Amino acid sequence: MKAPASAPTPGSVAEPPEPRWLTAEEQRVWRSFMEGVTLLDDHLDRQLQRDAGMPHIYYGLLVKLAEAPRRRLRMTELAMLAKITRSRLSHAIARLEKNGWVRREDCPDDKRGQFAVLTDEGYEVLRQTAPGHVEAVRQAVFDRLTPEQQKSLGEIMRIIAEGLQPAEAGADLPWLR
Amino acid sequence: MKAPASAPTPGSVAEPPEPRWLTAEEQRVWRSFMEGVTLLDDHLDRQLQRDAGMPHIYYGLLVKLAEAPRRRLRMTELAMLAKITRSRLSHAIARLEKNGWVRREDCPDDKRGQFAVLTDEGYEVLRQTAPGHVEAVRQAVFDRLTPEQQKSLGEIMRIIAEGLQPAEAGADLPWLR
DNA sequence: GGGCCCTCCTTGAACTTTAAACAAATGCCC
DNA sequence: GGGCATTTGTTTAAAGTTCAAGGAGGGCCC
Repeated sequence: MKAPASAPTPGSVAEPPEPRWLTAEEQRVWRSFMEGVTLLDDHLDRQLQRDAGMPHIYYGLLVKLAEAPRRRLRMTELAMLAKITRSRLSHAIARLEKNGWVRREDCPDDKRGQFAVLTDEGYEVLRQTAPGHVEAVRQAVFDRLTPEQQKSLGEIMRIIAEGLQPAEAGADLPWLR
Repeated sequence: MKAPASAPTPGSVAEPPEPRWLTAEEQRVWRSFMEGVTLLDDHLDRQLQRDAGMPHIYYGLLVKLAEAPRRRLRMTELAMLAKITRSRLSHAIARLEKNGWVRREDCPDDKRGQFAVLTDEGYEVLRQTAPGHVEAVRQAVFDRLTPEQQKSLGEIMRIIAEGLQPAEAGADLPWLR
């Protein structure tokens, strides 16, 4: 993988700077990261698909709703909390609604708005499947890491997440931070 | 389908053990992890979709092929390296083949086998887009972490990945480890 | 009030992923 | 060699995601 000579020679168009390639060690880190994430995500997706009949991200949506006051959230707020696009959320909620786990409600204050509301049935699914899911997460992650590593992982991922947070996201919604 | 009660308590059916819930701190770690991963994955997917016309995982496949001897790998080996199912790989290679970036070749030793081969055109795409991608990875991850954090991240993710590696995977293919 | 831009959310089409089923070739045991 | 399980890779359909477009309401300026 050879890059063009960087030579900012006189009389020539500006060359792109030499790429900052990853060192061998950085590549190893990056590779481990991608592999770990891929395997973990697949693993949890399969676990939840099997035990709860939905993918991991859908489960996360139910969790957010369960934690919210009156078990409901505006679509946009839920999308921001879950770090997904509104479009994706729309489709997801449509599916969860078909399952009877979530219901939509109009927002009285804003006729454009919609609430996603966790149904009793949805809550029940969560109650029954949460133990299995926590256990899966523990076995895959927490049981394998020292307390220092857990702390470190939290800090690292928080830094990465912050750097990618759409700049304005939550600027006026500080409680989402 | 109830398992025979092992009745730890007299006269009653066995109770499931109390779930090992995550502590508040563990929850914070886990949440940061999921958010970071979601944001990062979306970010890189968008970057590569924009600049290279393919999702992140497809790009990763081309990279693996570029690194392999004669720029080719058996489908199963590539699937294992990339940590994806053979089915998914089949679809992905079909798409990359349509782009002219990969070509299939029969395996002379095993008539069931197929090689995925990186074409010159595919190599060229990689050459042109690699700098932008490395830069994206650097900005999102490495530029934000101290050397200690980078090292730590590598160790942690390696541990997680190892724990999820399908038990037999690579047992007879030690070079995949 | 009228005009204009922005936000909220949905939609449909194209694409990707998953899960299950399958054909063909191989390896193994006898 | 004959059977039989396994491996290899693909295929189909259903499910999920992305992208671009769009309807409808709100906010604001004049």
